[in-house]
Amino acid sequence: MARTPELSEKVVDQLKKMITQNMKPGDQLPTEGELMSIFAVSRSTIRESLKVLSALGLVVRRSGGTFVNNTVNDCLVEPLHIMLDLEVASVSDLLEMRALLELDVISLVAEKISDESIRELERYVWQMQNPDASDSDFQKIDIQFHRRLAEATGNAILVELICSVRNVISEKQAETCKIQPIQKQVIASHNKLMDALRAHNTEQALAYMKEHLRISQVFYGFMPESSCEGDKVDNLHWRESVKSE
Amino acid sequence: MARTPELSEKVVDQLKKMITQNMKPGDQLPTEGELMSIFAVSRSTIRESLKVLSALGLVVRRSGGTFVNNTVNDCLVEPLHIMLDLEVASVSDLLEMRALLELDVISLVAEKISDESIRELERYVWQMQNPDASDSDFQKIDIQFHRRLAEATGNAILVELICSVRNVISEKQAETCKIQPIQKQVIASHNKLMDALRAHNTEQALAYMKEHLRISQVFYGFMPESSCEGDKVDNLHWRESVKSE
DNA sequence: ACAGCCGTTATTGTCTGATAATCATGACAC
DNA sequence: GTGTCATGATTATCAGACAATAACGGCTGT
Repeated sequence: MARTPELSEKVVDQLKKMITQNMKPGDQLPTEGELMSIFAVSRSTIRESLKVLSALGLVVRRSGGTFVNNTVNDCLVEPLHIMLDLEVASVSDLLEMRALLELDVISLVAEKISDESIRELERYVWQMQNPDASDSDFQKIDIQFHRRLAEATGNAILVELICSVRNVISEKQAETCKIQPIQKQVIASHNKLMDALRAHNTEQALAYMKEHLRISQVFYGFMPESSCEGDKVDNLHWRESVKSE
Repeated sequence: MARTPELSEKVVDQLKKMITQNMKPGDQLPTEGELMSIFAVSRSTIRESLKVLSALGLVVRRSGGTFVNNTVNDCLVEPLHIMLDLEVASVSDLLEMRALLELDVISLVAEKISDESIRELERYVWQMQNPDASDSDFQKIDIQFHRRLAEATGNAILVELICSVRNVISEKQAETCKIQPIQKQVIASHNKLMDALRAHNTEQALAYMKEHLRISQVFYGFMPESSCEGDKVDNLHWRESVKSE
């Protein structure tokens, strides 16, 4: 039943323990040669194990040594890609997910957001209004804006999720991007959102975030004639139904 | 600047393309020997690449061949673990995340959930009431219940997220589990939730899900004297504030 | 004819040893 | 003091071997 655990898997587990218990980010792992004698296995096995840890984002490898990773950046991107590639999930699932998460963020943040956070967000909005900004600049700033907003929740998992989902969406839809037509709408919705945040008005902020999401979905080529499954934002009618009942 | 891409990375990318474009789940990849001649690299390189794809969950390897994976199960568990291990996120982030997601599910599902889905959920509730069920049985059924509920959204990403988050929470808190005292409360909150779902009453369902989450957090040793950051469910007051305004 | 045992074979898992590429370090010249 | 270069350490890749495993097919006994 329980298949014989492979050697390299055992090494992976041991290394995980070693890293998470006795080491801190930036530390250098023992060299492959040292690990060979520590675990009494061949170099191939050590290397395959390190490769796995590297793929998981726990360590970074470079000529000169293997080091404990200190920045988990977009660590959820790969799994999301896999799900799309294996067709267990669709891009519209991603869009729906993004909408849920962004609205969750607003709900968590609107009342308690600090003045510094608001000022930082304002800075991004200003940058976006710079007429010299290229399309990709514009998008980068928008991503930073939403990251910063998510960071205001203080929940690192939520931040990673939002960024990863957003990045995958951007990659998947990169070809169909025409920012110019909607750029002004995006900026306008950001400004309205900022107004609501400054007023700590959760309900209004939710409404403006919904508007923003709707615009983004048009942007990514989904909503209007949408051969797929229609408006993913309007499906979230509950946030109004909860209110209106 | 752009570091030279390693050979094995290139092979990984090629294999990804090959798999996602030309193969379907369950298909067998070329053998290591064939891949050696296809990519004109040594076996070590091939093996390291396959190991990475295996770690990512894209393929499964066993003596006899490498096969395209067909079930992405808990593919987000590893990244979450990494974030916890590297201390960029905390267990309370996880609990908050779970609460957000479960409430999102309710919001998406309550109005439109089908009668079959309700019947399936009822079956799980019955199973939980079986007095012969052990603690681990009880927990397994509870996990299935929440998975089934999430599946009613039709969003595979949401399903995986909820299951992965839940599983990591369970693992992290496995030692402090005493189910007996609260088992009845859990069952009761499930029953109330089912009533609300049968009535397609979103507001009520949200309230009962919140109750259920509060109980679970006690269960996992968080809420009551909570040396950490207090009641993660009550932080979600917005869902009421939206309504009450 | 059919079920179960057994050897063959294809494939992966692991080991060994060697060479090339890369990067950090320190000596050295200016 | 600074830039350059040789040196050493480490990883990246290669080649070839053997062990472990599991699927396949044939054989045998009934």
